Parts: sequence; structure tokens; C-alpha cells
Amino acid sequence: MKSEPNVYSIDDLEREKRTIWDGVRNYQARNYLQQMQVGDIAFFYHSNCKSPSIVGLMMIIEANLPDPTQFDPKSSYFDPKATVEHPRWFTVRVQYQEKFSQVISLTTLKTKFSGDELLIVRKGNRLSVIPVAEEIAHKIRLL
DNA sequence: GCCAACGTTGGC
DNA sequence: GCCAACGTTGGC
Repeated sequence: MKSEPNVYSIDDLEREKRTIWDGVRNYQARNYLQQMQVGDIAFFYHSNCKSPSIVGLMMIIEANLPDPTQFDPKSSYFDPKATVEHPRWFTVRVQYQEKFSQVISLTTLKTKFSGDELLIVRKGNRLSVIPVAEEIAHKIRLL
């Protein structure tokens, strides 16, 4: 799961302990969010920054929540076509798990994995929520 | 700041 | 349904 560190970083999550992952407005990313289940582990990825990297881990503690920002006219994520009865955007609540003592940079990931193995290293990838195969995730954690 | 790679929008 | 125009993402 990607976040721009100048918007919301792993340090923010460490301080707050838990947060709702709001603001995702891409249907494919939403579909991946909806597949998540309580207890699932996710990588926290810092994007659009000096050294894009996986920086830590978090756990899904609530699944399939309507993203509240879609109902808020003052939010930049407001969606006029969404209603409380028929929400359009769903997300999860996550809990801080750990911050890696050594981050795993995109550069490193590219040397270890192909675009087929790990979508984040695939050229042109822009999805902010991306599935990682169990065995690949295991290998990443051993880096 | 640049630009490739998308996704979305809207005219037709 | 097609596709040009436009907006956004995100690495570099």
C-alpha cells in the first residue's frame, strides 16, 4: 500500500497506531482493498519521494469499510455520486506493525524481482494498492 | 521539472 | 463504442 511520506508516512502511522486508509479513488485499487481480510499484513510503501521504498508493515484490523471522505463535501475526496446507502469507495483500517530498520528501496526490489513477480517494479505501475504473492512477500521480508 | 504511462471524461 | 483531450501518478 503506497503513501506519499509528505502526506502520510510510516512515522505518522507509528505515532497514531491505527488509521483508516482513505482517499483511494481508483476502481482496481478499491477492488484489491475489498479483497483484504482482517489479520492480513501489508507492506507500507513510500512513493513519490527521494528514495521510494518499502518502509514497514501494518495489519488490516477492519475490512470493507465505506471510505467516509466520499460523503464529505469539504473533502477533496468527496464523490457526489456516492451515497451512504450506496457507497462507491471502500477501504480498510490498518494498525502499525513495524518499521524496518533498513528500508527496502525500489532499486533493490528491481534487482531481485521481475515485473511479473512483483507488480510494484513493473514499469508504468500507478496503482496505490497492489497485491503481493505470499512467496514473494516472504522473500522481500528476508532482504 | 520532465515525461511515460495510465485512467477518466465527454463529444460524436 | 471510439478516441482525442485532459488530468494524475510517480520514478527519475
